Amino acid sequence: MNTKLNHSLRELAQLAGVSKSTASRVISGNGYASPEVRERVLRAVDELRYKPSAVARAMVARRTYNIGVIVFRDKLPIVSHTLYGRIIDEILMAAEELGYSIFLKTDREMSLRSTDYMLEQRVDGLILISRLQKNVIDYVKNFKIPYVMVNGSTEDPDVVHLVSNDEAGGARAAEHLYERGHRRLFILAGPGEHRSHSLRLAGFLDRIKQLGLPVHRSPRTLSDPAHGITVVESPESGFDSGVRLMTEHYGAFRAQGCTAVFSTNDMLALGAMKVLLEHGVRVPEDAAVMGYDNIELAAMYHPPLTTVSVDAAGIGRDAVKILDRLIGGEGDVPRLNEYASEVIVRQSTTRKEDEACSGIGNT
Amino acid sequence: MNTKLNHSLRELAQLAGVSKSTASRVISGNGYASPEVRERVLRAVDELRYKPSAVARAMVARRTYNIGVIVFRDKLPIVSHTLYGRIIDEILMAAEELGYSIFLKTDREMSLRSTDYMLEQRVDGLILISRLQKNVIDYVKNFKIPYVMVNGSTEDPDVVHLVSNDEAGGARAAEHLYERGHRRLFILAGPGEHRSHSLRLAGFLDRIKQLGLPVHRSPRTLSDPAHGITVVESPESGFDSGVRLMTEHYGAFRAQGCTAVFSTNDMLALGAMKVLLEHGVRVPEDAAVMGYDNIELAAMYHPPLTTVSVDAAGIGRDAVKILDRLIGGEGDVPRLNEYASEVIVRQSTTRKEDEACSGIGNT
DNA sequence: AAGTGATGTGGGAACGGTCCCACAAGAAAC
DNA sequence: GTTTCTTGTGGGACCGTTCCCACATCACTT
Repeated sequence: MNTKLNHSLRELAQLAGVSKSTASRVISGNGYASPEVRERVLRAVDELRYKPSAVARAMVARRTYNIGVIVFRDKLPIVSHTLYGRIIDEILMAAEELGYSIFLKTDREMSLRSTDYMLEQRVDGLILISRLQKNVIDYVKNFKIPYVMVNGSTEDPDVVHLVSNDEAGGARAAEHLYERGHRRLFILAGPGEHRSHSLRLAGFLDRIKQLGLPVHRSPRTLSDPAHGITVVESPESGFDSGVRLMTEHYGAFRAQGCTAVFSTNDMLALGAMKVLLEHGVRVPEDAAVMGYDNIELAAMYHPPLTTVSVDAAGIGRDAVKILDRLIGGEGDVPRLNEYASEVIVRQSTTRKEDEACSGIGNT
Repeated sequence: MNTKLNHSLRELAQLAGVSKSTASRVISGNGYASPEVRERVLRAVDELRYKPSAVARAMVARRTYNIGVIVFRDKLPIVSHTLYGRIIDEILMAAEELGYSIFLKTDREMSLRSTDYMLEQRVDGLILISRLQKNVIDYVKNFKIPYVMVNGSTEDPDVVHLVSNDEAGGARAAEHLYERGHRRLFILAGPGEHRSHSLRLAGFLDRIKQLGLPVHRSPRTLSDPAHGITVVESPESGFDSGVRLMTEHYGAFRAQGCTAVFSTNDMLALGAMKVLLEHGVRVPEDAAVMGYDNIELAAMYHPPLTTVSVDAAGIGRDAVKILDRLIGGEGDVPRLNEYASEVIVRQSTTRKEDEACSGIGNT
């Protein structure tokens, strides 16, 4: 009658009639053990349903094979966020491959609570995602635990960063719209304090300028009917904000004869597109719309949204790989890891004359 | 010079000039300690940046305050899945409140690997999500570790289940479409081996029958022009499947004069709706579309999709709460926990004459 | 026959906490 | 002045592993 919950190595050894040293050797697989002894021990393992305690093992090995992932984000969704969720999915798979388990925490208050928790020697390393503020980084730095930062917004050159090349992506987006003949643009920019949003906008505007469309750049709203470039900055980055802002500026959009909307993320773009559709503006015939992130939703929308993809898979995978190297003691990992952005052309910027595509609203 | 990485309680006690028993009392906060001693110890904590080792603590306490979450799902996205992601978000927050940390694993091969991992006394309890097969449950049962199952598909009455009341939700959906006057229905059902899909379909068809529309139920495709009820079952449940199936059966849909589509999840419904829109069918004027899950996307689509909401928040929160009670030794937790489904009426089933709504395509 | 080496096994310290128990010191009671 | 009680502190076993080292055994050499 094995009513006892968990059996220790000592009990296992006793049942097998060997010392716990020997049992340990069989279980962990390093060290000598004669075939018959091995056999006896393994039989005892079966009988007791013995499972070695990872805790005790971690204690002596001073290694947990756990990685802590903390997502700093103030609003839901956090894990189910279309971009962070994808990164986490990849982190989980990469961790599995390298033998790590993932401790996941979200921190909505930017407090140090969850960080503290992780620092209690529960994990071998840390992956910090999103809105990282200096105080968190400084705090983590105090403890000699390896960590990498994903999509953070600090410029600290010591920190190992993994980011998408948002500036280049913004430039590509500008090229795409320019090539399609758009000259009067409406730009819906997400919160400027976020690294991605500001770089995407910067990259876009710089390229536009290079292409010969003079742009007056301004941190706030800039209306420049002469060149047809309107930048509206939003303090939020969700679908609802896109709806709100586009509704608010719909008049200006029409008045200035804009033919395209570019947004620094897909949610804003979709919100804007929805407003256009509801006003009877045909996309892409009357106006093109382009986003950024390549969220799942973008491909499913009607019409499908042209966007710039972010290599979430690469970022997630490498975050684990690089962290593993840091944990292993390698110090020469690259500090700045940028991931390419690629324009994904879909129907929302593709006029019929440009390409064959399934029809829309032939009523 | 504190170059040493982590300091132990012994070192801390030494610096403070007390025994480690005393230091432990100050740190953990139970037991006597005079103010001056407490002061000395706390000063030493600051100086050494002392952090107690959670591993050592777990060792002696035989309690980790960790909960393992395993999502059994064969395809990506897993964490970023619109429904499971939301549940995980809630689990994370509820766990935080109760002082637990979350170990997250995904298991795409339905293997016992990740389960094994968790069973190595790393966690106090287990939350098993999705496609659970009997072998996993049987395996976990062998070890006396508390666990709950979310949205699983086993019928084992011993297992603590948390599920949405899919049958009732399906019935509500049927009522909604019936009330709006739809009599010829096209039903796009997800894989029947999944608990949710089969129950939603069953609930829907039963209610339809009660409402006086005779239904010939069949596990495969059933075409019954007399009553206008067409059930198509899909082996997959994604957006693409919705597109594929609707494209395939578009002819039948028109021929039978169907006025509404009901799908057992939102992804299928959106796929179907996209096909209809591309064929120039106006939604909701020419045909209503209704899904299930209330994914984020549903509200954002154009037109917004009427759907049935699943109480992901309630399920996620209670999964942790119930597990906590099990961990605490309570045995009398309810075995079957059902969460209400609620119809969320949006534009995709709302004709203009029913309600005022923003215009569509007034070209 | 004694020495040498290979081979397999066991003893026990260590990891870093918790917590039971012993005990010292001073206060209160008689 | 001795006993009893209270209050604060220290000693040390213990949790379940790993791993170093000691040692027993036996075959093989010289």
